Amino acid sequence: MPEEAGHHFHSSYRYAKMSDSRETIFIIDDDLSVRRSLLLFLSASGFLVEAFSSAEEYLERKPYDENGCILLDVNLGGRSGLELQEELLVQASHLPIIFITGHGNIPMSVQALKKGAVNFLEKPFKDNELLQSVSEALAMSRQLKADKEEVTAAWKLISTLSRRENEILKYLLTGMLNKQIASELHIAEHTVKLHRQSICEKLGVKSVPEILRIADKAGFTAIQASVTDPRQPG
Amino acid sequence: MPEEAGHHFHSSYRYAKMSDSRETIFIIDDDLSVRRSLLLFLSASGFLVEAFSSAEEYLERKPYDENGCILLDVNLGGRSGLELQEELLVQASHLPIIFITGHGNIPMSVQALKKGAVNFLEKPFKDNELLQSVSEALAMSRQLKADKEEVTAAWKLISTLSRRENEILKYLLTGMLNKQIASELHIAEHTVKLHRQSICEKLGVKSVPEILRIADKAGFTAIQASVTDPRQPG
DNA sequence: TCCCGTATAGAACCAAAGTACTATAGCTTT
DNA sequence: AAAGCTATAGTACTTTGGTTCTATACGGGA
Repeated sequence: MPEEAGHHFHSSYRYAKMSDSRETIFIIDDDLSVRRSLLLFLSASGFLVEAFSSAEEYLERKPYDENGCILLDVNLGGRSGLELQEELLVQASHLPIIFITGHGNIPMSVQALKKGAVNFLEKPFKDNELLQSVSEALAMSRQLKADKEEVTAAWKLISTLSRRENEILKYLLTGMLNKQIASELHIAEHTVKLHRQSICEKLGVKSVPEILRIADKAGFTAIQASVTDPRQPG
Repeated sequence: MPEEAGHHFHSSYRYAKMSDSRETIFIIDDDLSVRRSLLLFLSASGFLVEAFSSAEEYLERKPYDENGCILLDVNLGGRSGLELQEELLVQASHLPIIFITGHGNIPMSVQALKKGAVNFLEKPFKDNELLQSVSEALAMSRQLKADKEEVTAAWKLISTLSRRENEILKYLLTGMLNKQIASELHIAEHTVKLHRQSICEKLGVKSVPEILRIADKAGFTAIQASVTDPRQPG
């Protein structure tokens, strides 16, 4: 299936090994000989590799959800490597970037590192330097992905809550009593208990500390009150 | 009091303004003319400034606990700037570092940035570049210090707990019932309640979520059980 | 030696949380 | 129109948590 493998002649390649925990190294460099040698070297080192000749070509690739990292040339036709980095940041990509450059300078490396690059290698670099950075990047990728999945899972749970349950949750996290929450929201204490119960059910837990843990993972912050309450029914 | 101000002729200087929220910029550079011009410029810009001619001289200074940042030359006699950075890292200094160099290279800047430097400026740099970085560094310092103080405060509270209370706390954080904790530790439920009570008193809170928040801030992790319990009294 | 902090425990009581069953009302989806 | 989710509320009961009082026992410090 060369269709999955890549877009252009010689620009993309998928190594045959298909383990379940596959990790791919993406090479983005406009120099064919660089692409080819990196591809050969990293493939020979046992990695899955795909190569692209431009930022745009990489961005057109179908989303990659496994672990991996990116070897990115700073100087590319079209979008530069640094521009691609920013693009990927806003896309919340979990693929760490190792920059590679022939004609880099300090401001470039500073910008790259400040935005989270794993390394900024000058050509020519030693094989070991590359492998070291790749290994670091892959480790980071695993961590990032695991973290992201935790957050996502927590958010999925939280997002099943109804508006009112969400409301109650905020108060629960502060440690307020049912009675207090009830008077705050002008509803019966009993109603709070019911919401509380359905919160526990939806989140699949039984205790307040467990709720807190999920809310924390999801980045759910106990906001202050101030709700427009169209209560006072007729 | 020149004794507080500095160590050597012309190497240190304390600007006169003494606001309560003072923030000092520490200059560490072995070139007297650089020290002098930075000092004059930053003082004129309204900052408190101290200058040192070597890493060692800075390390001998009495500990500085306020906010601030460090302008650090990479090439110093004795310990290099990068070495000082590592030293300060292990000392958990909360002063962000802005590197300054005349003869830097990319690997240096990469190392500096990876270890958390705010910037890596090449001489000559524009005044604005410096001020921009200083402002960023000071903001970071405030954040770091505030975070550190939160953690410290939380830890002080946690450390007032007795061994047994600490034990109980671990279980509380998991959301276990008093009854369950009691049977786990082979003590009466009532005893758990008492410990729980004294935990709340010592931490100055009234609810489990509040306890959780303090424990979280302090980095207190709910560890698994497996306690050597020399129970079964006679 | 006496006092204090720590850890333990029982008895008793009130407050709060959890649960069950019933019930109404608004809104959406089928 | 019927079914389903959401939000609301009442009544009633059980379990858990919080508090007070009393009490024993061990170890350290004044």
